Amino acid sequence: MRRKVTLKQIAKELDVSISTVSKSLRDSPEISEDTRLKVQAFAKLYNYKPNNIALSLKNKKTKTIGIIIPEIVHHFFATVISGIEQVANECGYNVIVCLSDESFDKEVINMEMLANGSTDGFIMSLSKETQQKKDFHHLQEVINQGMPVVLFDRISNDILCDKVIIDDQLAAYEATNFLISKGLKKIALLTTVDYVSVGKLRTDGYLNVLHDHGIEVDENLIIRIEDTEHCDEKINELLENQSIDAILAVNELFAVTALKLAMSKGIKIPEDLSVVAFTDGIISKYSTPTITTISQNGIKMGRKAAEMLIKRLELEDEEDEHYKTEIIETNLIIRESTKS
Amino acid sequence: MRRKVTLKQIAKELDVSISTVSKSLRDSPEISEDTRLKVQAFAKLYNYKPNNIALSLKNKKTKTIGIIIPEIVHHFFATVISGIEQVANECGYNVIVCLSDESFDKEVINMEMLANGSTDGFIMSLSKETQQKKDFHHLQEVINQGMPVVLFDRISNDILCDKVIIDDQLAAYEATNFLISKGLKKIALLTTVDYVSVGKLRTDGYLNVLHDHGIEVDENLIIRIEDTEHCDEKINELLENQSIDAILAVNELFAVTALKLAMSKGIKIPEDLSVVAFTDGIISKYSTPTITTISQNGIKMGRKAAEMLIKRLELEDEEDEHYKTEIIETNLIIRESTKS
DNA sequence: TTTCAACACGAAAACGTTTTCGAAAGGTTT
DNA sequence: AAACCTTTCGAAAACGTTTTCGTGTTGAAA
Repeated sequence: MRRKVTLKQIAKELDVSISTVSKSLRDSPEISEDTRLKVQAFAKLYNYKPNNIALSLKNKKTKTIGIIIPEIVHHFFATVISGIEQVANECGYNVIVCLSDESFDKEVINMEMLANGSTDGFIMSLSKETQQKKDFHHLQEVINQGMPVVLFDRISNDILCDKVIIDDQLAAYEATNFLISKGLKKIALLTTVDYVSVGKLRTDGYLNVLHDHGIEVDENLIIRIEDTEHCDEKINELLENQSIDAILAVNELFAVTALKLAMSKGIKIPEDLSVVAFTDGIISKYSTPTITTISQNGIKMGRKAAEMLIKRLELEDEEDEHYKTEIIETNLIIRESTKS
Repeated sequence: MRRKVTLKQIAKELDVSISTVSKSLRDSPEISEDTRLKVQAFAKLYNYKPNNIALSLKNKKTKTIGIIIPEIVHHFFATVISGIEQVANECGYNVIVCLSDESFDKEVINMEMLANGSTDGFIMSLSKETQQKKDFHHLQEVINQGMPVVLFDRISNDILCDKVIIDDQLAAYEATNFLISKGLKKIALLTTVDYVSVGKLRTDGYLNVLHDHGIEVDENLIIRIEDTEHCDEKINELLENQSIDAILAVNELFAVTALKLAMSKGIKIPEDLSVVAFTDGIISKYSTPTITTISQNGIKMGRKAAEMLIKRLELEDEEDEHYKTEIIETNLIIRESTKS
């Protein structure tokens, strides 16, 4: 077993000082070509690579980005990580991933853990519990210490920092509008409880478009689902008790569940019922029938978030303080679950 | 903006030495209760937390695990990460994730990057290109330096280290056997090219069970799919030209594609055609009909891999050198795509 | 009064870098 | 021969910890 070689060892071996070795390897003109070449050859032979930890300590920069998300087993979040990793890689950064499991406490612990020197900045999406509690002291703390933070998707207006989102409200508006344009009137909404920021916004978009078309809002058609557990039950209830033309779901899971339940009742898709879902993930693409979705380009969100963070990191202490919120455009991807 | 406070600053502020501060915070008996309490109060007030980088440098331990996988936008890999993260978290470790994008070069670069002090060990699954080239010098290098490595799923026998896999061959055997037990004879296999280790093993299991039942192997029924691009095309060819009773697919994607193509041709599932797939992911659960799968418990694999790595890390230099290969059991999850 | 132990604390090294500054050696100019 | 410049290198500080060892003070025992 050959342990990693350090400057000190090279110096000792060649009988020169550590400074000479360091300078030689960085091609300093201070060093004569003789010794420079000698050191470089030796270093190459022993495959010397500077120790990242020592560099981090010296430069006070780790070149790593901390990512904190609620879940990784979620296609959307996985795509965002993928996007972040792409630009991080291009810029010589590493990413260190922590999962909050939708828990406030885990989010805080992870953040404090990483904030103690492990990362230069954060990219994160808030856990449900954090959004519910509206307690952002851990974020504020980190921001106060001068570490940049970029929030995406699940954000809060109470936190001053860069953000990347889609225009949830507009997307919901347009998707619902699409359904209305097909002559559908009784449109149900499958959404989450209101404290989830995106759920709330999507609900607002839905309400607005109904209002703009003079369609009366029927509260019975708005199903707020707290946990995935009671998803089936609540949707079943809707299908049994209400006659509806279409469904707008705030995620794929609700959509595919509704779709399967409807089909099992003999309801024809899209003839009797149209379905549109947020998040263009795996399920929509491979379900039968395939589902019309609002694409939420995770890769692009991730890339954008990483770009914003790195830009701020390399800006040094310019202290722009001028935080931006980037909106990633969405597209309606029309598939088999809606009438053409 | 209040930057992070250090021992030195506290020392200066309280007019004591750095050592005194450090010892006070670690409750050393060397320090009088007076100063100890004073220092602790001050530290708490200024929310002092030791700097991880400095600790890493001193202890020569980073308490982070490097994960290198081909892709993250793959449900299976996402679940493995999730499993790793669980035990890592329990043991006070962080995980730093790098993606190889199935590229040998990226795998090497990422590995060298992380090996220079950033992590204490690695958990990884080989990229396709690496498996094809059979070039493992980067892994060997790291192992020689004394960093533990745990391979999962896509492994190689040429590398001596801990491993976590499922018994791909046995699982394929049993799944095919299940199909045969339902009276099905003409069973097609949708697999990958042979250099992907798991593809090869699953193919072997398929071949063995046919042999054991005295069923002649028809090479026309074995479809080796290189890239997802020509997936449709090749499967279509199979369905057009051969009459088959069942399909065993080495992943969900092949299975759902076959399923959809078959249905579009009026073939009834499972009456006319049964389908079984490896990897119990999202697609199988939500496709219509739902797909019978061989569960490949990613969480459990991740947890096991992390446990093995951490055990070796904490073992210090015991140098067991006795590498283990853990087999995670699989289950056949019977759903609608196979006759009952 | 001397000696010794206990107590409380500080100096310094170590981890592996980079960088600033100083200095020795050699050569060149007056 | 004196003064000065250039070349080439090394010592040391710095990043933030922890830990070993040394040291000064105090009080008690001899």
